[in-house]
Amino acid sequence: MKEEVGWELLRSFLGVMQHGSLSGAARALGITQPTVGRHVHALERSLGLTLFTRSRTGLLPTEGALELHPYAAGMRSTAEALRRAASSLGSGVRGTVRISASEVMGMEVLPPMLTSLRQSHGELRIELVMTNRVQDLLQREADIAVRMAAPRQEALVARHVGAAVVGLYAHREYLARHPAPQSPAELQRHALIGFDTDTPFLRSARRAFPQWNRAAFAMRTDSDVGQMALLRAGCGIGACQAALASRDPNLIRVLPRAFRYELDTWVTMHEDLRSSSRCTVTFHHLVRELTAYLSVRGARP
Amino acid sequence: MKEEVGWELLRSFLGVMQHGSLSGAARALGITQPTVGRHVHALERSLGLTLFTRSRTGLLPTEGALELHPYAAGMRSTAEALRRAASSLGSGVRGTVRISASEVMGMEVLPPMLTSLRQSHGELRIELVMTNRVQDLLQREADIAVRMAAPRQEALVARHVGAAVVGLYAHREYLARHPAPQSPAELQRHALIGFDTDTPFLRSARRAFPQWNRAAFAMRTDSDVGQMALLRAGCGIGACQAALASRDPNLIRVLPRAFRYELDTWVTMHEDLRSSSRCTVTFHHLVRELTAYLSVRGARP
DNA sequence: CAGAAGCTATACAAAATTGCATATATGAAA
DNA sequence: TTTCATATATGCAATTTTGTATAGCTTCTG
Repeated sequence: MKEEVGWELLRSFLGVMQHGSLSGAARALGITQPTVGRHVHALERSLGLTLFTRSRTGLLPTEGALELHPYAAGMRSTAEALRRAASSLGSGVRGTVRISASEVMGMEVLPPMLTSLRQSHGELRIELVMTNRVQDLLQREADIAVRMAAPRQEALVARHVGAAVVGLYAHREYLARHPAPQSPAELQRHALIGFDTDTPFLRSARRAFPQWNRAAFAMRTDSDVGQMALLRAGCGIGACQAALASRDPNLIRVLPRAFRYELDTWVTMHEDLRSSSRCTVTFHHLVRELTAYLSVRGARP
Repeated sequence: MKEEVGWELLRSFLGVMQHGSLSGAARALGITQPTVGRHVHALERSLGLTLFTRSRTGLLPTEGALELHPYAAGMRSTAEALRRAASSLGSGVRGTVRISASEVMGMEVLPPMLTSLRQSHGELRIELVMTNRVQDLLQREADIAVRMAAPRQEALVARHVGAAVVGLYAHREYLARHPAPQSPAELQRHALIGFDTDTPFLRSARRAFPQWNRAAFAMRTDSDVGQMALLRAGCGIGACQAALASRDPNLIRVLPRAFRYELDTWVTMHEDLRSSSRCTVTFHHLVRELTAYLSVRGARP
């Protein structure tokens, strides 16, 4: 335990944590392997603990390293946010805005909206982080997030943009081979497309539709875009946003009355970013477009 | 706008923001003034913007510098939190815990509790941050906070430890000179001790007791400890926690029926710190002791 | 108005960090 | 088992960063 930890050392630490070896981290960071090694060594001496056990095949993080990792990662995301903020200074809408959204949203819904946004603001740069993990806006992992859950953190600006209607769908060709079920019970005889790991969302959905459980799924993937692809390929019956499915005439709604779920959707932003024109412009654009998108009566009744 | 911002440069930036000059920052950081100057210059070049306008008497932060300051400050508090976390690794309860509490709490209530905590855990170090500003646990400005408001952030472990009863008190000598008021209306003729600036807490308190407004206060200070001191010196009538006042036989409750306010009190901690023994031990100790403290029927009826 | 006390900026030497080249160890595959 | 690929560690030179000393500027004060 010495006087101060060098902040630069933490970048090397993060690199090693991420890549599992000094050499790999060095390649990623654009410095040399001896330097990374010395950084890790200096950090260990400065913190007074061992961060990695030198094993035969690379470096294995100790419990302490795992414990400290989130702190260092937080510093990195803040540094990147600072960089984004700096690039946007000055008048006008410019710089980079980082948007976090679920995979389906990011791949199917947002692209045209972002295209039109970029047409009005040519100097705007967009980073789209597609993950179903809820990113931490307070830790500045993203500037703006599109979420299917109400934000519970204060210090966030949040706008409700409507509810995404989710229904069951199947491809026309699948239904030609397997006649559409007429009751929930008949779903058992069908190939259901669903999730692999259990999530809070799934648990809540299952309360409403007990049939929609893991054991019933014939095909499982955690990627909702993967589910869309299976659906479009005629693999079976799966859940899909109605507004999305209505774009593809080959997707037919199944059991429209029995299965219907609404996902309240929110656009959220860190309060501090209100003074940033790039973020407010993007925020309001997304609010406007998503409101329009979600107000479409997706499934033909 | 170059490739990457050097993290170390940000420390110098923070120093200059805090001290207003290269020389002052250099003294505080333990490096030399030319180095700080070069750091700031490098940072400006790397971000592609001017951070300070070189004025006659030191450096004046630009709008951009003010905008970027919270990011850099966030990195610093995270770095300090990392340091605390590192110092506590290994088995046993050791390392530093940073506790945020209001001034009265920190000065009057917590000290004996922390003393007993340190007696059981000699290797534990305590940092007590006394401020009425609500510190941001998510930004790791503190590990544990004692608050008079329910936490609204998720990702926090929170425990309700009771309600602090607040009543009006006056010193025995003051009451000897000025007979105690028998009705709220009579308060007008007394020297009231109250707050200077308006806070959310004050606004909510005023809804219950309209007499308790800024214009009525003969003595104003934002420091609640200062209010206690004025109270003890017999300056007038002021609000005080009942449990606290009951320790001083010279403090007499005034209008016990008409004035009574309860402040729900919470101990909160960042979720991630659950795996840290120093934090959980401190957390539970505070919960236990504060629960006992707040369950004392403070004012003799 | 002179001079002291702040401050920043720069030249040059000292110290530190870094990269390069290389030695060495280990696991996987021929 | 040998060989290859990949890993970490270290000596040494090159580069970069830092500190020292100093010059120049502004403000405040007697």
